[in-house]
Amino acid sequence: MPELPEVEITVARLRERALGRTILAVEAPDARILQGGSPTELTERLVGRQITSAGRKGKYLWLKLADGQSLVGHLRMTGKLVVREAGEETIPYVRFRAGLDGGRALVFADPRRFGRLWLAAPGEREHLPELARLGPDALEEPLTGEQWHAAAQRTQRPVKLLLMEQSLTSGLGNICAAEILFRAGIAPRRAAQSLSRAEWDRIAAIIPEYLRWAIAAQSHGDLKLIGEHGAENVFALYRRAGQPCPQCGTPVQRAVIGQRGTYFCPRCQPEAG
DNA sequence: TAGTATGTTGGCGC
DNA sequence: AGCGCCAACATACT
Repeated sequence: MPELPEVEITVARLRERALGRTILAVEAPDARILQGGSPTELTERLVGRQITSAGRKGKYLWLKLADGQSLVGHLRMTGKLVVREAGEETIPYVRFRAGLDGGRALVFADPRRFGRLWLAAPGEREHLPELARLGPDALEEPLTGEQWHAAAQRTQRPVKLLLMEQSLTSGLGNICAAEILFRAGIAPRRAAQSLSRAEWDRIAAIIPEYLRWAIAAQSHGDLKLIGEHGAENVFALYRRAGQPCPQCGTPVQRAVIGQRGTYFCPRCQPEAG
């Protein structure tokens, strides 16, 4: 699931539950998940370290340790990084687990195993290639309409794919892009080049607004990824093909753009600008 | 039942 | 360089 809003919620929960805790033991049942060295070496680097802060850029997140190392993660499609307390319900598909003091455990669970963890040496986090190639965070350092407009002149791609380009701005995924374009009244398939400066100004203003809304809308209770059993769909259009558009009642349509399911309202988001 | 869809990203080939 | 496609993997749905 996890796009910027869900990663932000994950980081907030980690701040509440992991800060000040010390790693007592490491179990990495799936060696593919934790990258950057042998399991033995990585375990030695983690054990005994206190967790001092948590952060995020785009869809990447990290826990900083007292010695300056960072445990960096990406949840990809189905990953979760959570702290479980003694007695709490266990999670399935645990790929990495670090026992903490106070009976807690830092757990990385991921059915599809696309998610990754890296252990970065002090001062090296920003230089991980994965983080180094990210553009500014879509919530913390949003692009201006002028910057979007300029970037759009350099591509032939649909506007939706430009929004999802992590090297331009980081954090927007398939759902965010579609929901933002719905709020902006712009068809996802339109060529990015064809948007006016005024339309980009609208998109630039809507992006942080939408992200703040999505964070708030999913901040209650246990974070459930869309599609997961028991997850509620808070989104306006996502996975609502055939249902009435919340603004005009026209049936929501589904199309495939960039090999991804894309939902839009044909009336609120006309193809011709 | 087999085929298709599912949030992401990186690599490959044109 | 830019862009499209596909793999990585597990599960649910039609």
